[in-house]
Amino acid sequence: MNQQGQPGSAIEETLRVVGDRWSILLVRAGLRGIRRFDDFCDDLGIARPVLTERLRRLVKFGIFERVRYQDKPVRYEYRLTEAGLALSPALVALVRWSEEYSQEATSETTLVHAPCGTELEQAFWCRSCQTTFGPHAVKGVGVNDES
Amino acid sequence: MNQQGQPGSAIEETLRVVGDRWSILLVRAGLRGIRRFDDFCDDLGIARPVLTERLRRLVKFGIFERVRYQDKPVRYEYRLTEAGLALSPALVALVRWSEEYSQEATSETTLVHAPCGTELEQAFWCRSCQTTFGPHAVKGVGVNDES
DNA sequence: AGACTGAGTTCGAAATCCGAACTCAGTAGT
DNA sequence: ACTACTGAGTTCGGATTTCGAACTCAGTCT
Repeated sequence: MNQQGQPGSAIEETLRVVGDRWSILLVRAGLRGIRRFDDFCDDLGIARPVLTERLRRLVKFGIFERVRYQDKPVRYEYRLTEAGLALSPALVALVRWSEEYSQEATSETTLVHAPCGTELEQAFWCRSCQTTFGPHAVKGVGVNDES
Repeated sequence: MNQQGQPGSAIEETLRVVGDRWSILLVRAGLRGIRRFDDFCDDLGIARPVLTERLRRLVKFGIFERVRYQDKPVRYEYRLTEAGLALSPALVALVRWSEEYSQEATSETTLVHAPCGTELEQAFWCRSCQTTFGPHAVKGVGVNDES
């Protein structure tokens, strides 16, 4: 799809997997502890055939795993893998953004630092400099490609 | 769409805007400095009608702005607004994830701390505690809703 | 036997997506 | 003055996705 293919081929592939509304919502639901087919269905209001297809894809790419949790009537549930959990920074960033910029923002903070309850901020962290910094000091996404 | 509507209505609305492959890619392209219609088209390989519709939507929700940059033949370009730029933490998180977990990861680090060139890490930051912490100390996405 | 549960599948209708070709205003070259 | 070109779109028909509703299938409960 991308002619010059150099930058962003990894992220393009990633977006082909998690780059849609439902997949993101599914990961979020997974983080909220939802695991079973019908629960995803009810919670998200996603159509069943779509849910089937999405879960299959997410399993295939190692974000969820399909676990048999009962034998008598064979039943499976979907759990986030470690890779799936690792998507939470992205999710958190999105939720934070929604809180700040979304039109119908509720203006109530939903994400906090658990120990103290303070609204959290997100920052980049450089191990060698031992500092936090904002998006403008990031090189690579192209935030400062020009000027 | 969401029956119980309580949690996640803000993020649901957000995802209705930026929750698809193309919108995310468009924001990323915007961060890379791309501004003009045809350039988005060529860089992303997106179909023109889809690009038109997406840009319109992103403008409507304040992520891009449509700026007339020339008068003689009237020409417009699309620039990220402040809100659009504020999506970069989410983008960065996704890129980082791609680097670590995507199948066809190139294993080369593409995101670094500009001043020193060190691979960046992403952290949450609590202003009152003056500490950084990982996703597990976040309350609200539901990462630790159970147990 | 009859109703229920959980994890799906099947169906046809509706919405989206796509590539290719077209428009429209103005500019540049000959 | 004619032609070619540029940039930002629009129009087209066909292919793909999405949807809701209803169905399946194994097993359990009463």
